[in-house]
Amino acid sequence: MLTIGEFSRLTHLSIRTLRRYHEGGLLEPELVDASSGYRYYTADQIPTAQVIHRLRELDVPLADVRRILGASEPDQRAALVSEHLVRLEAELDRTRVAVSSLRRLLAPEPAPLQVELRAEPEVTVAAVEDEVDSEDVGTWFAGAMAELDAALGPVTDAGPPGGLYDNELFENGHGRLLLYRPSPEPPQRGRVRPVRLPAVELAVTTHHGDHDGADVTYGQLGSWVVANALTVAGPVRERYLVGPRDTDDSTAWRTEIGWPVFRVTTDLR
Amino acid sequence: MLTIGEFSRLTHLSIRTLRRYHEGGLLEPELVDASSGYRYYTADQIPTAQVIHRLRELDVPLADVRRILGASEPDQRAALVSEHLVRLEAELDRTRVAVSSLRRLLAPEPAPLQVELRAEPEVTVAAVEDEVDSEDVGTWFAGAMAELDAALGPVTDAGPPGGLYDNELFENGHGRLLLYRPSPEPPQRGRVRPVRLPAVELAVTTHHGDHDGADVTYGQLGSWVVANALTVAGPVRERYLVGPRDTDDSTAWRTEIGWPVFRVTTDLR
DNA sequence: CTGGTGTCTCCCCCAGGGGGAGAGTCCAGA
DNA sequence: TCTGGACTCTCCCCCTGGGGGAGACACCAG
Repeated sequence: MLTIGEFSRLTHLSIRTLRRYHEGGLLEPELVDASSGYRYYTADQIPTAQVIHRLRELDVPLADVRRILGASEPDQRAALVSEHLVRLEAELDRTRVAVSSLRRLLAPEPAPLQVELRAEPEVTVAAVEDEVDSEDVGTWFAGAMAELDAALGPVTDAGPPGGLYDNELFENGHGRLLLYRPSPEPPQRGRVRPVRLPAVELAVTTHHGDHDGADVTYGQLGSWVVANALTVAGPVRERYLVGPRDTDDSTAWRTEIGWPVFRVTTDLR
Repeated sequence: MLTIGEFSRLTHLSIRTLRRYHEGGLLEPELVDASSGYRYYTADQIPTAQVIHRLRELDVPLADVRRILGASEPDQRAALVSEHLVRLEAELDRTRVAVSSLRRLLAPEPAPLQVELRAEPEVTVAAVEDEVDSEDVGTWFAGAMAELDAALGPVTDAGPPGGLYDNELFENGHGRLLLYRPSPEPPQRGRVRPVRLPAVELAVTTHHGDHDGADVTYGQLGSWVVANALTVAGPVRERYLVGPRDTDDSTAWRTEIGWPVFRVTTDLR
């Protein structure tokens, strides 16, 4: 007869674990002294303990270990073990996905388009803001831009105009839209008013050409961000570097598209 | 201001989980009503909640999520994320090993030697048993066999003789050794006595030739068993199918070697 | 004002252990 | 036979990241 300590040293299972296996009906001591409660094992139980140890090393749940030990037919045992194998392989796939996802987060894949991560500071601008249906965007845009120009004057070197597009605009076809022009001291005139744009981290790419083709660039940027960065809710930002106000040649137009992200890596190639 | 229920629907995080994140200091509500205890969130907190959600999907521990959110520099964040990546890859390796180990358990690799899994029933035999030093095995064996033959007569069709070798014999050079011959009614004479051999599951292979070369076969069988089955403590068994008693041609000798295992698969090719 | 729905805190549950307290037991040496 | 040290017992709390449910308030529209 072996005490629990001796049995523990022989099987490399901790005393605590042996007690738990006893409670769980996995490995009953050969004898339990009724008065002292001391557990006594026999050398015959070492093999069973070893089998349990091996199965636990393979992460087989205790309940399954119990059933495997209880199964009399090798076929039943094989079935239980292969059940566990299936679970383990599913787990393996899940972890593999997480690993590659993390890896892309740290070293994003080269995009088919040039993407840059940029920290946009808080800034106060002259802006027009409205709740708009997506089919009305074109006309609303022209009107808002005209009002901005009227309020600020046509020429400025404070920077190009820009816009903020609520996600609902794309999802529900209806949402908030904000058009702005940078201005050191934004006036309040008509619908134009000073607005503080919050600081934000953006994944930025530049769309070339007419704005009608922008949805393709949007799709590319969007799928890149979902795969390679931590997306964050918030309005998409556009900045009109070169537009119809600058030249009639639509192939020369340049629109920056900025997608809000949570920044993990410092920079992108 | 959003109630916890609204915020839960917006972020796809359960109310319970949001409360836990609050307790854990991961995501503090913008306002907690002092009298009612109600938590109130703002839309600004949705991005943070989304980042937490993504990181948790990637199994980043809550403590790390907290540190990632707290880190101001992208570099620090990247360091924390890559720490997690390392852990996950280690986990991946571990699981991979477990999977292939289980797979071998279910479909053992073809062995360089022929291995068969066999259930040996309990049997009572005529046996001589002793504690022996390994260098004395040869002489002890000859004497014991002579005594068995004297007790049972030289001819029998009850089956070939066999032996049980305690593991300590190989490990410490000293251990119990048992030599037997099957017998329907085992006599008691001199050192010969009836012994009940317990039932056991064995991985069995056959060694060809002189017993001096058996250690190689032992090694092969042993490593096969460790890799492809669940080893179990217990004496190794030999059975002398063809031996010096049958023929002088040592190349014709056949010794079965049986290694105790816990049986998972039904059979081996 | 009232009822339904939302939210609060508190406790228990899962797996598979680990840490530690306080009390009782075993056994060898004096 | 006693004593002291090593061993073992049970019981409770802790970790991971949630989920279930009870009972008591809070909120808001009719």
